[in-house]
Amino acid sequence: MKFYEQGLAYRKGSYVNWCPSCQTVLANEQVVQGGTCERCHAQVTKRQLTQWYFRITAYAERLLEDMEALAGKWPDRVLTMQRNWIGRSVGAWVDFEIEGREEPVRVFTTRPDTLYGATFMVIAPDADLAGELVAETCRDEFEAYLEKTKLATEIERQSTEREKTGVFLGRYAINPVTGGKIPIWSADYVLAEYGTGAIMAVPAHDQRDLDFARKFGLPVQMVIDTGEADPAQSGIATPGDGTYVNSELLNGLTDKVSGVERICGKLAEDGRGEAAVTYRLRDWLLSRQRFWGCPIPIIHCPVDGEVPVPEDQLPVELPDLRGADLAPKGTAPLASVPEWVNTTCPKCGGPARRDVDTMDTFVDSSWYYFRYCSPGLDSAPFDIAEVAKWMPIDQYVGGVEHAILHLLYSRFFTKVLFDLGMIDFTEPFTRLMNQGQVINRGKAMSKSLGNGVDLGAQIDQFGVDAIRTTVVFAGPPEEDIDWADVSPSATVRFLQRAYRVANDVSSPIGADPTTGDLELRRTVHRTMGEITDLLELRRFNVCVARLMELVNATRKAIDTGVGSADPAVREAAEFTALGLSLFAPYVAEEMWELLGQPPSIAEATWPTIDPELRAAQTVTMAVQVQGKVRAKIEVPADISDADAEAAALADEGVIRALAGRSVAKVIVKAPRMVSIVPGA
RNA sequence: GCGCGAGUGGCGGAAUGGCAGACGCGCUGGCUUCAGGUGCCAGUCCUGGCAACAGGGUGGAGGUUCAACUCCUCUCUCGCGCACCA
Repeated sequence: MKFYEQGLAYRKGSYVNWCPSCQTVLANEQVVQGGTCERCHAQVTKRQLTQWYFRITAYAERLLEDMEALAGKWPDRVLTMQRNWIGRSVGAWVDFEIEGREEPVRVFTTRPDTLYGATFMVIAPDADLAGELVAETCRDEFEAYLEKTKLATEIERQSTEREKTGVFLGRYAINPVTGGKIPIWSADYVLAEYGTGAIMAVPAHDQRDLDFARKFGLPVQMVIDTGEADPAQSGIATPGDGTYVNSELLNGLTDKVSGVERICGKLAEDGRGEAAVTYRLRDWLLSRQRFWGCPIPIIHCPVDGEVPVPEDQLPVELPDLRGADLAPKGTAPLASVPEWVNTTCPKCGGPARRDVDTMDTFVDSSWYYFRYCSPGLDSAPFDIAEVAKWMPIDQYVGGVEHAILHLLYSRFFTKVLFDLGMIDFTEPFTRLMNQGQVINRGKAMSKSLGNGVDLGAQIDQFGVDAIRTTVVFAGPPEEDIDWADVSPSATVRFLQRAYRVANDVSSPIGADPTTGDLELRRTVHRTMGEITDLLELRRFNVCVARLMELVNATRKAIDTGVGSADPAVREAAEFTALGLSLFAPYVAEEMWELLGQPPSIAEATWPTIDPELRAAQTVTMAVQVQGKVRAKIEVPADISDADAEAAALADEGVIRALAGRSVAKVIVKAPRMVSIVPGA
């Protein structure tokens, strides 16, 4: 309702995307890969329908600008996809007079400086303008062409390989700078949705226009001399910079910037155009012909037209249609429920009808996170104070498949709510990570594909801890994992090993760890320290690997001399349980109880790492001779460069590798590395 | 075509420019077991060698460096995104 009040929600008739399999319209963002449906991947077709839209285009510039604040915090890939989707281009509007018509036709061009070379005009066949302009003598041919265009699938239409097609509309426009008569054609290489659906064609300097001109024998006029062959002869357009020619006002200029500036100045002066910015982004088609969705809160009155449902009657709820067939059939299911549809006009009290379309699920997902801040609230969608406290979301996790859908829509919603003064921030998600997907039988698992692994069955078989740990251990969170590569049973074994370690501890609760085995304690503190760092870096798969090492080391200590009664073993088991609690909370809780620790591991604090124990006492120093490792020497961690060098040069293996040669240079990175460069 | 991302054992994957292959799977041999499984021990990049050890090795070709999976140039392959946007 707020969007409607702001003029950001409106209804219009247009050619829209239609999914024949889902039996509903789709937003442009929901048409993917060669014109297929995002949901079911059926070929999307076009239909002329009246639908509801959100005016997201009004926010194009801000959606673009505000991405600067997201740089480095969102994956570049997503930012690039949004930038391309918004598709800002700088150029000019140019108005062309039409012979025998009052109203001029406006086109958008990024190259107003080539206006003198505009030798014909092309209009998208499915743009209303084409139908308005076509001369009676050409109408039949045009109608046939339009039909063919509508039938062509997106994939055919988008193919660059495709030969140009088109029809002459029998009309002429006037080039506003040359005054010359130029023919108006219609061709499907011009898109109805972009700009005004009409272009000025400059064949000499645009390959697409040139291909079209050559096919249909239209004139080619070079207006920039780039030093390359004349496009009229070569068939290769020259879009680059050069010296303007055949362009009265521009002749002699050599740079595009001043060319564009001068033409735009001239157009503005004559009232025939102006500098302009356009966007590829289209308004968001939000209405759907489905039952399951929020009804659009508008009442259609024969007297008052569109009337908003009063705020105290919101939200409009769906009728109870239990038992009815709700499968989408191409028309709004709500239309067939007269007792729901028929209502009275809030304005005049006369009979009126509710809007029967529902909103796309992406409308809901664009602001669910605000609702999550105050889920129990009855009187409003969300509590402004609660949202102020919790939002924006610090770290969001979601798949790239939402790059130009959910993630763009949510940014739009947030900006609108900001403008309404309901929130005080303009971006919903401060940081974003794209997690990988789980692949099964060659495809990302999805409900609609039905190739999901039955998690319930997996959990019954292996336990929820094992499944969660298995997924985490399978690889970095950003990468896809193939379910065929994972091994829940191996994780079960690991968790059992960890559990047994806790079970074997026989030292009393509270035993002083400092009296325990020093070597084991060093391992424990070093490993836990590393895990702590890895968690910050979100390297969870490596964390699990380190926990495995910890369990192995503790097991070995118990079995070989240190013994289960050593307090260091207790410390190791407690640390392991704490580390494990992040991935396998139930097993960790059981371990915690076995270790006799107080109520719940969920309330325990992260272990304190002793920096002295963590710091290695001795390290294995590698010695390279001419880049090859020739010796590994155990040295104190605090060894001096001089001592390290001396130890390296005294090593038997190093002496052998030097084979009597002198030492030309020694690079010492104590205590890790000594590199020796032999001389002659 | 343009733009990203990724190429490391049989597999998933580890490695602030500093010991390539951590950890796990799988596999091989052994112990335990009536048996299977579990558990435990040993081995597992390639070549030569009983071994010590030597040589080679991170898609390919060059380069920078004492030292390159890591940085640079070119190239190949795969994946993803965009694709007649005027």
